[in-house]
Amino acid sequence: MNRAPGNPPGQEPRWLTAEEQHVWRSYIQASTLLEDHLDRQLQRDAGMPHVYYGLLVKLGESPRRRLRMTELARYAKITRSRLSHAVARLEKNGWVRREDCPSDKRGQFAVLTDEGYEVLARTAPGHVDAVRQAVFDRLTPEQQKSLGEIMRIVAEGLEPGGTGADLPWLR
Amino acid sequence: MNRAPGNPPGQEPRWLTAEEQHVWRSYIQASTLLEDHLDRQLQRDAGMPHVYYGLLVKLGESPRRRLRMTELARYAKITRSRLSHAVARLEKNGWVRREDCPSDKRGQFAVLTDEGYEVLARTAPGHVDAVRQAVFDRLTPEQQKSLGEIMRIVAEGLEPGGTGADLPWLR
DNA sequence: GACAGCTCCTTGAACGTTAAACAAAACCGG
DNA sequence: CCGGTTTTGTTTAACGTTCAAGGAGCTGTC
Repeated sequence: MNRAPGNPPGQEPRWLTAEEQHVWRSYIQASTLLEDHLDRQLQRDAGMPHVYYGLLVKLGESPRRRLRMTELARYAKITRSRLSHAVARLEKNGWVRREDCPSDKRGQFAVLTDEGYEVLARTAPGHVDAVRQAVFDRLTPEQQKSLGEIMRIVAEGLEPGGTGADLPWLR
Repeated sequence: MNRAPGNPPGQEPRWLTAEEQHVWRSYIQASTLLEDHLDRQLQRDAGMPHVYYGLLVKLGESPRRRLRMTELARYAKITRSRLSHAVARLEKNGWVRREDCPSDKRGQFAVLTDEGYEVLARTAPGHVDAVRQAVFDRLTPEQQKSLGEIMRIVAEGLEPGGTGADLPWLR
């Protein structure tokens, strides 16, 4: 509730144009609907929200099906705190197990269990289908490519570690 | 945890190609980072999450600064339950007020208060700035246009009321 | 080798979201 | 106008997320 940053008092903000507003609205609506849709789909078929599913996928792709907590959090773009809670829940389900890191006594590995792997194997096809139906089946190859480029740019701009500005001398 | 739908047992699912996977990953990462970023920005500057802010915006744009609960929920793409909770909170802040609907005794209007309007006026420039910096300043006009089209298509496909498939005879 | 500062991860409390169940009013068909 | 159905909005409890704080181990410096 402080002053909005980036707008020195007395300066007219650069509002979005009508076109930009439409784009932004479409983005918000689509991303909201899509995330909701996938959350419901996975909650129903796999018993977990989309983010949790993504964690299992990431673990499944990793060597020895394990990843340090911080690394997993970084991949999934979530906070370590959130990951801690999430892994606690997945552990209760028997889908993930924690293991101590031998080389760093602070460290923990999250390890995908066999049971976790099976949930993944059983539910992945349905999830891929959902993604296909909601996104890829509706877009031309050009649009798919374009979407990838656009989202990569946006992600890079927000990556922790990036400054958020193309102005290195400001940091 | 039931069988995944859309994949009759014994049929090989249509996995995503490598390109599709990259696109999807970029999308997930960007949308996660972006929503987090905006949530934090608004939590800090306006004392509410992004969704709540969107509700105030929508009310502010509406005639007499009011909207029926169901209509507001529909615009914001959230459930009525979620809206009930949200409005309860915004009401506590004094930013929204409820009013009975004269023509339908079940109905409620959510009304943006003067105080709510002021929060909006004070914080909108900062929010627009954040959106610009994260998205529009990084994309070419062609990419912006493309993003709009793509997201419109995805949103339409998920719109409650749409079947989610181009196969009307399946419903 | 000790101190300072940093990284890793967890915790608890406050907050937001979801799902299911519900009451009240409106609607609709006979 | 009666009875069933739908619509509207809320409620409760379980669950997920965030934020701030903190404990424990690592690391670099003098």
